[in-house]
Amino acid sequence: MNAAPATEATTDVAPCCVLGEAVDDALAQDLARVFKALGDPTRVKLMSLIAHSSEGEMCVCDLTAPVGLSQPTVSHHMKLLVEARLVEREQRGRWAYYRPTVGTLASAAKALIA
Amino acid sequence: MNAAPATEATTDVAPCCVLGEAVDDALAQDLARVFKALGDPTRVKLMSLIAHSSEGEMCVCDLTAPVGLSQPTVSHHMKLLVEARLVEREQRGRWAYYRPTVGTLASAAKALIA
DNA sequence: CTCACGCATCGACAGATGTCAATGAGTGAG
DNA sequence: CTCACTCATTGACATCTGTCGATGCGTGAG
Repeated sequence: MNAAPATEATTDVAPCCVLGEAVDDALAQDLARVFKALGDPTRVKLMSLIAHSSEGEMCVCDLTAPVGLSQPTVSHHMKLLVEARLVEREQRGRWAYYRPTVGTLASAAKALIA
Repeated sequence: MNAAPATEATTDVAPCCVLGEAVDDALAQDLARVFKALGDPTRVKLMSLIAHSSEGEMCVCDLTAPVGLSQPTVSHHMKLLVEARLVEREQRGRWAYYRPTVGTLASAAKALIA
């Protein structure tokens, strides 16, 4: 991306929302990271699969088949979703479980349109 | 994109929303197009500038300065936003006015999380 | 301890994306 | 008609992105 390490979103997407104010450069960068994470059909499907799963969480091993991609590729996509704060990762034993982070997408949308 | 002309989003982002159903390939593609359009800081700023403008609409000539890019580049970004149905274009005289399309972003977000 | 399992990281590659200068296409004023 | 103005399109280029196979790393079973 840029000079910054770009590990995770820095400011919390919608710091306050001064309605009527256009977003500044830093906020635009953070919002773009959230939307860009959903700017790929594969990640949209991954997000949807997790959000609509019965348990509310899924591991990588259950995600590769539905999207038809290799395990490294799925891991890569999940990393991007985590960095955008759209999902949270939790390691339990040998498995890594991902669950959606509620509010991130809604906050990002509000910051733009509200 | 793919074989399709890919001029505009085909299905209307949220055809019905069978809650509890993961999105299919076609819907994922459409949703991704909407989010990808906002996956660039420049387009986030453009969208924000228009949405927060006093008139509720802006022409290209008023957008180049705030984002600090050339006119062709801004036109290119606006085209992507139009194709994602995030803004509407209206030509009045020599000027092309853009206004946000209400609901598109909210519908896309709902289709994923709802 | 040793080994199989689940996942992340690395290196590589084709294809997509953002940007610009140059040019084309409508539109309204004179 | 002619010309200046506003915007879109084209062609070119560097960079970013999605994907894979190979490999590394931590965990739990035996």
